[in-house]
Formats: sequence, C-alpha cells, structure tokens
Amino acid sequence: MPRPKKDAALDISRKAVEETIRLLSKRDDFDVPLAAVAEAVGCTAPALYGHFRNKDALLRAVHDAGFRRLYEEKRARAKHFRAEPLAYLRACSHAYAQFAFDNPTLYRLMFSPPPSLAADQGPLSTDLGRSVLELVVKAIRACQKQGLLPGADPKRYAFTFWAAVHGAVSLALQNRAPDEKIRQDAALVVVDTLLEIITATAPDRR
Amino acid sequence: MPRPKKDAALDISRKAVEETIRLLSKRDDFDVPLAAVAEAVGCTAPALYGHFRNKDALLRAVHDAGFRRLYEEKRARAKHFRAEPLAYLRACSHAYAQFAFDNPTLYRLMFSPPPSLAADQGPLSTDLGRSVLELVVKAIRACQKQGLLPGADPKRYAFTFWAAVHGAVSLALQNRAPDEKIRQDAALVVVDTLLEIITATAPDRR
DNA sequence: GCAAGAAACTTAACAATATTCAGTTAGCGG
DNA sequence: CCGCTAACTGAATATTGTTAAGTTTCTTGC
Repeated sequence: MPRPKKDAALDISRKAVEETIRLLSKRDDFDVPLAAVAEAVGCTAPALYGHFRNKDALLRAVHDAGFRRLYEEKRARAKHFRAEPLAYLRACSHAYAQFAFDNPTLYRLMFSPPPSLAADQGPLSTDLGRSVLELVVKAIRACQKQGLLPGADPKRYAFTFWAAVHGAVSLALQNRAPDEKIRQDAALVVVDTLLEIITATAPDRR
Repeated sequence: MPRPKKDAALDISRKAVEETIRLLSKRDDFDVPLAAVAEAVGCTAPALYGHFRNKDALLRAVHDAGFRRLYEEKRARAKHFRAEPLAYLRACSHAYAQFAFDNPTLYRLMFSPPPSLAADQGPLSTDLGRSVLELVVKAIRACQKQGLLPGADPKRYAFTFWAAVHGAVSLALQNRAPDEKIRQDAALVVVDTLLEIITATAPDRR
C-alpha cells in the first residue's frame, strides 16, 4: 500500500520523534533499531528516510525535542517562584534533575551525544542551549538585586551553577557518587550546597 | 596459523585495551569495529572473544583503564602541590580537564557510558571512582585545616566540587557554553570561580 | 474527466559488523 | 612419539542501517 490515504499525513516526522523518545525510555543505549521506530509509527524503516536524511538526523531531532521539553518543564515548574530568586533557582534545578531522572537515556543523548549529532551546531540546537542557560542567568541577576553574590559576573556564575547541577545529575545517573545516601539524591544535595553558598554571600546577615 | 609462537603472548588483553584507546581517539563515537581492534592487535576479531566475553566487556576494560590513567595523571600532576591545598585543587582540576580535552571520546565512555557497561558495578570500577573523588576530599580537608570552608561537610563539598568540574568539562566538550570566549576554557573558568568562592570563605581576610 | 508526473510508500537487496561454529595447529605431559 | 588442550583462524549467521527498484495514490495541466 504505497502512498498513504492523504490524512494519515499527521507528519510522520513528529510521530517518529515522539515514538523514538518513548522507545529510548525503555533502553539503556541510543541504539534503538530504526525498524522498531518504524513499527511504532506505523510504517516501514525505509519510509523514515523520506523525512530524515539518516538515523543521525532522527536522533538529532530527538535531541532537539528533548531540549524543548526540558526548557518547557523548567519554565512551567518554576514560574510560580518568579519573585523569590533562590526558590526559583531551586525549583529550576529540581525540575532539571527530575527531567534527567525521568528520562535518563534521553538526557544522555542530549548532553553526551556522539559529536556527530551536535557538531554542526544548528542554530536551533545552540539557541535551545542558550535558552536553558538564560533562565539561570536571569535568576542570578535577580539574586544580585537582593544583595547576594555582590560583584560577581552573572554569566560566569550562571554557567558554574549550571555546570554543577549538570555534573551532579550526570554523576548521579551512573552511580558514581561516594555512598548510597548521597548517591540517591546527589543532585539535590549539590543544589542545596550551591544555594547555601549563595546565601552565605549575603552582606547583611548575622 | 593457529596457536601463536608462544612469545607473542604479550597478553592480547592489554594490547587490545591500549589499541582500543588509541582508536577511540580518532573517532567521535565508541563504535570502533572489533575488526579494527583485532587488526591493530595483530589477530582476527573472533580471537578477542577468548579474552573478553563480548564487545561490552572490552569497552568496560577500556573504561576502567581510562580511570586508572586519569587517577595517575591527577596524582602525578598535583603531587608537587601537596602543601598548598588551593594550588593542589587547581592542579588536580586542570589535570582533569586536560585529560578530558586530550581524550574526549574516552572521557565520554568513562562518564556517560551506556549503563550496560557500568551497571554491574564491579568493585574495581567503584573503587576507581572513589579514588578519584578521595583526592578531592583530602584537598577539601586540607583547606579546612587552613580555616577555609568552616563547618562544611568535606564529602559533600568535595562531591559538589567534582560535579562542577565534571559538568563544566562535559558541557565544554560539546560547545554548549554561552559564548566563544567562555566556551574555550569554560572548565578552567569554572575551576577559578570555585576556588574564588572557597577563598572567600576565609574568616580572617579583609 | 484524464493522462502524465510527482510523492510517498513498499518490498527486496546490500553492506557493515557483532557473534558463533567447526576446524587446525602449536606446544606440552606422558 | 602420542594424544590433548589451548588459542587461534576462516567461514557462517543474525542484526541493522541504508539504497534501489517498483507500485500505487494524489495532483495538476489540458
């Protein structure tokens, strides 16, 4: 049955990306067979080549979709805390960690992909990365308006903050934390440690 | 030519791991063909199955060897700074970052492997991870003996420190830093930022 | 309405690569 | 010198990404 009945054109692309994400959640590695994706979508493997140049292109689309989801989730979970920068940072970070623990393989695909996926930094990919970071920069600036982190370069501190959270999540995802207790919520402990440090920079505390 | 001439028994295992590391340095992903490893070693692909249960086992050996190298390099590069905890931390971290930039693919294999490799936490793997972290714990304790980071839990802060450095390296390796200038040595900037923060906790400074 | 052409699949074929199997030979204990 | 095991080889198999060729459905100019 060649050409589809016109309506089924609910963009195979979209469905392929969605289904791939779902299949990734049931795997350790990203080597999900194209045939499996095709079956989930409801077509055959070669049909996907009409929508993606090759498997890498599909995985890059998944990679980008992951960033969109992460960004949206961070925004949604944190928007109630706009007024309280520290609570905002905390909520952002927890959403970030939650996302990683809920989608470990997708997270690995997003943050440790074979460079062939991220290499040609499509503007989208870069913009998405920036968007995620930008939320942190804003939060750091808000902290500074409250007298915290005086004299610090917001971008630099935001990047350090992000790096720490990402690093903690990344290490926690592979059990490389010191002991069981810390391992379990290593990421959250790191977040608290960072907030603790930021709080300690308040000039008017006693 | 079956059985080797007795002397060539220079442990294929060792050579296989070494050559795999070398082949990885010329690739983006870890999908180095077994046949390529075999050729570099000087045997055929199936011969490797006499030394490793399967390809994953070989990659895990490479993973572990990577940690041994990292640990040794950190030790070697930092031992001159035993007396100065901050300089020691700095040297450790720089060695760490250098290692990652010199061996990006190996670094990814070590820190973002498909869980199938690290899953069955062989005691070795875990011990190696602990060894690397232990160096940081000692350094943090040394800092505290100089009055820095008063009242902090060394393990917790060490883990946070490691997470930040690892996160920065990991992000830097994939160009996900904010802008060009920071991206280039993002990891080093993060290290400096961390040291700056630690320094700022000195009680007797003015 | 309709033929020609493009679009969007399908099935079949191909290529690379991990893994297994059945030999085959080198060294070693008797 | 005879078997026996260890350690490898070459060929065979299965999985999977990718390409090629064929087929049907829509569309569009007449």
